[in-house]
Amino acid sequence: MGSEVRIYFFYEKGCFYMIDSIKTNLKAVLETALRTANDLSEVNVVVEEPKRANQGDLSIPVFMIAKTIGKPLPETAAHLQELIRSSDLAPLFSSVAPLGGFLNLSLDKAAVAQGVFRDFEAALSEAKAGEGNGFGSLSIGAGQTVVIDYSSPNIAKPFSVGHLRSTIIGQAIGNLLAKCGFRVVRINHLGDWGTQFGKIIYAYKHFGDEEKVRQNPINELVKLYVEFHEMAKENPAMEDEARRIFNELEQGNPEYLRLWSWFREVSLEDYMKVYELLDVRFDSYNGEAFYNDKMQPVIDQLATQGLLKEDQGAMIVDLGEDLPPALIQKSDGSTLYITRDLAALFFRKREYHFDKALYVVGNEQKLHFEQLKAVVRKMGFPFWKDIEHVNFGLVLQDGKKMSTRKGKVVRLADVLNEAIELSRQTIEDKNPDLEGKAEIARKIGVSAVIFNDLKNYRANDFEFNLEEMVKFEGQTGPYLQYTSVRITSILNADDFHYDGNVDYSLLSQEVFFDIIKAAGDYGKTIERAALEASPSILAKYLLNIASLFNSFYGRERIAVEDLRERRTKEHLIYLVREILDDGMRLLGMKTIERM
RNA sequence: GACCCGAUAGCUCAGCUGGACAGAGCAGCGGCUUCCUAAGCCGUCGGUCGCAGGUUCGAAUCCUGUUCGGGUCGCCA
Repeated sequence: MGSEVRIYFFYEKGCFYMIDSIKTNLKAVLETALRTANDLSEVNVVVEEPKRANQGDLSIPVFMIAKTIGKPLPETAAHLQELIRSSDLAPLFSSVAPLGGFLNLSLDKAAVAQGVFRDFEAALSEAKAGEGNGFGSLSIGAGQTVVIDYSSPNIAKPFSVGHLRSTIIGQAIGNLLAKCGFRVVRINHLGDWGTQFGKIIYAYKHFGDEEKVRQNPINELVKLYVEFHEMAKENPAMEDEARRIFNELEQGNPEYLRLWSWFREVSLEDYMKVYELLDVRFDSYNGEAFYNDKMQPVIDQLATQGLLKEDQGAMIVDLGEDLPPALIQKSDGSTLYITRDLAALFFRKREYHFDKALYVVGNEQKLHFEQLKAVVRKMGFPFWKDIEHVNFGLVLQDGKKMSTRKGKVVRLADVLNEAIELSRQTIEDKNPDLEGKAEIARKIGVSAVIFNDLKNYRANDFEFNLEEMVKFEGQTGPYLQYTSVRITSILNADDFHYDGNVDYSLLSQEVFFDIIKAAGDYGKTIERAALEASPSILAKYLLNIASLFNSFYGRERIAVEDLRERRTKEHLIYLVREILDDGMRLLGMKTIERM
């Protein structure tokens, strides 16, 4: 087995898997050899990257292995050293030294640097040829389809910062999956059906004003919605009336249908403005109403399978001890969220033949998706396992969930505008002569908001804090853009063109090699971020590589006299910029050339 | 009441398939610009990893209990 491993195995992936490849191959080689030598069925070798500088580039905890194979530590360490020395991987290491219970390996930095640049050049030519998914694309998702449901705002409610999260997290995950070779179907499952329309129609008919709605549709509809809830507190009968209206809407009442259609249209127009600002696109805008005629077959099938039963006048599917029953049909015969989600799911399976169905929806709907999966499972469809709730934390205000019903929401458009305004002021302050200020301010502001959301693990709650959102120093979007812009500026000043003329031996110094190592992790980072549906993994990575560059830039002069050294440095920072720009694009941010 | 999620530096968070002295950013303090953009860099200060047990050679990481915060629990989505 070991002899089949080739030294330059890592180029096969062609997309920045350098460090990961070395680790996994080293692990495989050692495990195979140890198994054979000790006649064991299982030996686990851990290869990790130590945090301390004096501990080498990679290290292997030896005491663990010594215990497994039942030999003394020094003997085991010596054995491992010998195994590494005699393996095909040997040329990659400049030293292998035992220290404490660990075996510390130093990489041959020039060899690794060369490997990373080989990957980089492959990525560049791929991007140039317009192949794959651009720069450094992966193929782990080839032949597989993922449908991803995100944004999905509720019509006639404001586009809140809660929907912002779904929108930008979903967009980034879609980009990441596409990068990995998946066919991605982006679906905006508009909340354009449901009892809320009964409420709004009721409110509109009782105290609405056609002219006002025409003037300022979204705001007015929200006002009606909030007003309805305030009044309904005093007069609960209104809720019943709203449900009755929605039921009639489902039955096809023409007046209600006309109002519904109007509300839907004006709301959608408002959303489109936000999508444009965020540069978000969908493959489908089929909302809940689209499934209006597709629910009965689902209900029929549930009935045929004997899964549906009546309970207190409503139709439910019993999900056993662990989950509360799923309410499929209200006592008045009208449908519910889960009914429409089931219809949508089956439609998506038929239409797109997905291998994975993702739902980028808040934590608060965890139970809903557990129920959805459970119902599909009960119906006997094996693809219940392919349904995944990509949950995200609530947007809190003063530690509490925001509520539309009480009118406590922050409008996304306001947040974006505020961020854009702040970038404009900053530009005015730092670079007043900048050309195309307005456009650049927009790109900085919007990207700042996007990055602020994506940099933290999505499932954690998100305390809404506008000041925090538009901060431009430290771990922020502008920091990444600024880093990229700096590099561009340096390269332009010297009229740099990539020609692959790099002196790898110069890259062995610590300041260079930290960057090389980080670059060599890019592919693995994207893969992890995509498979874990965690854009924050990529976001943190980008912050790290940007910080490495800035640190490098603070210590080393790039425009040095020595041409060989200058070109090598320029190639290195060019590599950093391409990764930064590519990563930012994946997150849905905008890249810029100056700021 | 039941179930789910969270708790790491003053603040915002990484780290969580167990590994060598727990890391960033912000805030504070002290520096850096005759030279590639200071939206930056360097240094410094700062932590009983909520608490208590347990498993382990080794626990922020796994298990149990507990406290606090948030979410959810059939006719909203």
